[in-house]
Amino acid sequence: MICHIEAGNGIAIYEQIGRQVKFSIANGSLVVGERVPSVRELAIQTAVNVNTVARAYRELQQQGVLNSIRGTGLTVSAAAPATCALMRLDMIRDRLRSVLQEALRNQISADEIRTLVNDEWEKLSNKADASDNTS
Amino acid sequence: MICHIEAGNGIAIYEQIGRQVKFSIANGSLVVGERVPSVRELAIQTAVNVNTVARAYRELQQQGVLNSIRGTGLTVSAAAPATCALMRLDMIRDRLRSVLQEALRNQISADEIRTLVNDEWEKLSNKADASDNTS
Amino acid sequence: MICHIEAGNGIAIYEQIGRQVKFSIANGSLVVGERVPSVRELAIQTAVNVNTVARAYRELQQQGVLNSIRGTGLTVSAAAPATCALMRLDMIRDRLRSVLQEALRNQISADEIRTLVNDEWEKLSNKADASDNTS
Amino acid sequence: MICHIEAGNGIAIYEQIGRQVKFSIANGSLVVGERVPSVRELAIQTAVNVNTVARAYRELQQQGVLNSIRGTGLTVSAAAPATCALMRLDMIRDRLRSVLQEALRNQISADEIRTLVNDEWEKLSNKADASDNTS
DNA sequence: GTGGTCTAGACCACG
DNA sequence: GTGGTCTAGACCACC
Repeated sequence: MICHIEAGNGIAIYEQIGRQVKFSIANGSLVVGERVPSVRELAIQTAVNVNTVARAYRELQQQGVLNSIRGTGLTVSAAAPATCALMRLDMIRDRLRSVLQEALRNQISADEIRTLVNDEWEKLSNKADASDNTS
Repeated sequence: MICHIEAGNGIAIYEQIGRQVKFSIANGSLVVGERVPSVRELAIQTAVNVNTVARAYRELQQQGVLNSIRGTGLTVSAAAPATCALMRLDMIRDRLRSVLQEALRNQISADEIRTLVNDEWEKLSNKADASDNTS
Repeated sequence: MICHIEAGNGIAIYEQIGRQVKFSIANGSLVVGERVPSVRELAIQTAVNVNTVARAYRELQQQGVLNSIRGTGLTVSAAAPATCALMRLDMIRDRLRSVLQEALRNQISADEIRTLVNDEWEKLSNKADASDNTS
Repeated sequence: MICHIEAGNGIAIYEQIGRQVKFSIANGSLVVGERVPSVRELAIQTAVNVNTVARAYRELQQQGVLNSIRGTGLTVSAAAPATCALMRLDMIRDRLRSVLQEALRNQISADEIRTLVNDEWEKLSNKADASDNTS
């Protein structure tokens, strides 16, 4: 599982981690029973403090997404894929709604929004492709 | 000028106020030389603390958007419309990009995004119309 | 009496006015029994609010520098020249000390200070001469 | 870093703090990457409210003098020494000019100013030495 | 522990 | 009435 952290986007870091775990489960990149990266491993990979990763995992456990197995670490629970699949679009929808709301309130037109979305989506897709090729 | 505050969207209140002032200037709802609402007035209207509004205004001043006349109030600077017009779409674009980035990274398809945007935009537009008619 | 106001130098406007009245008395530009400019007159000349000038005059009266004569206005008291002469250098000295204190605390050398004083004094003198010739 | 607050000198406390941080960087008492005292620490040391210190630090950040690392503290930015070195004399010069301007306008002679400067500088130096020896 | 944000309430200078 | 500053105390996210 690869985890990207974006500072200063208004979402707490521990929540960003939790969201990406859920997305990975919904995508099938993490399957039932599979171990998630250890706290330390993920902390190093994301350059985030260990406590912050630990907090993310703790909340995922409380939500029933991860199971703790002594001596083995944390694994994806049996119920997780179903619940994460349901959340997949909702997580994006909520953030999107907040942005659209601001746009609508401030006289941004539907056309302007659609143009923005298409332009940005294309830019990001190209960037992602480029970095795929590089790696 | 009407100012909407949305709690828990990850944007600090003082910044939400700042953004809306800039949008209003870009839209022409606030024109050069016009006074913005007094800190106390806006604090009451938005149910926010006076100091928070004052901080928003102070930063707008530092950015050259507002001019302060002691004992008289704050007015829109001559340079503000131009700078705010440039910022108008950028402010939305930045937030949008962050959401799209998360979507793209997590295997949301272009179609799914477009559907989300269209659905949410329509819902919000209808809600806005409804509340217009009600009032 | 000519009165200069410098905004944002940390001295309240009403006090700047008071100081300049005292300097003028110390210099002999205002003599015992002479009328000072009316509140309105000075307010216009300095582009300051009438209340602010009124406050300056009120404090000068309380300090015994000005006398109020019904129907005539405010005049320089008999005691004023003596007290103002004593204050003349002290008023400058106090401000100067504060600046020098900051300089000394922050490792500015005596030479640097002397150079600054000489340079600035010369610049200001030249500017004053220039504007004298122009007028 | 030692920080002195002088009440009633017309400079806002948060700005006095900001100036002294810049002086310390210019002097080399604070070096690139070094942490400045925490807001709470400096608040106690200067007997000033935490928010006031926080405001000083926030403005230094906006000016690019300090970098913020969440949960870790504030550090001197790489660009700071150069900019602060340039500001060093200017900060004093601006205050000095204001005093000299008042002096010149009110017929204080060049000799009187020089005497004042020398006398006050000497007094302050002696006082500083005395308190050095005492401590 | 760190900084960042927000609230509540006060005083000041100015109009 | 206006904005500007300061205090006191709280909660949050992060290390």
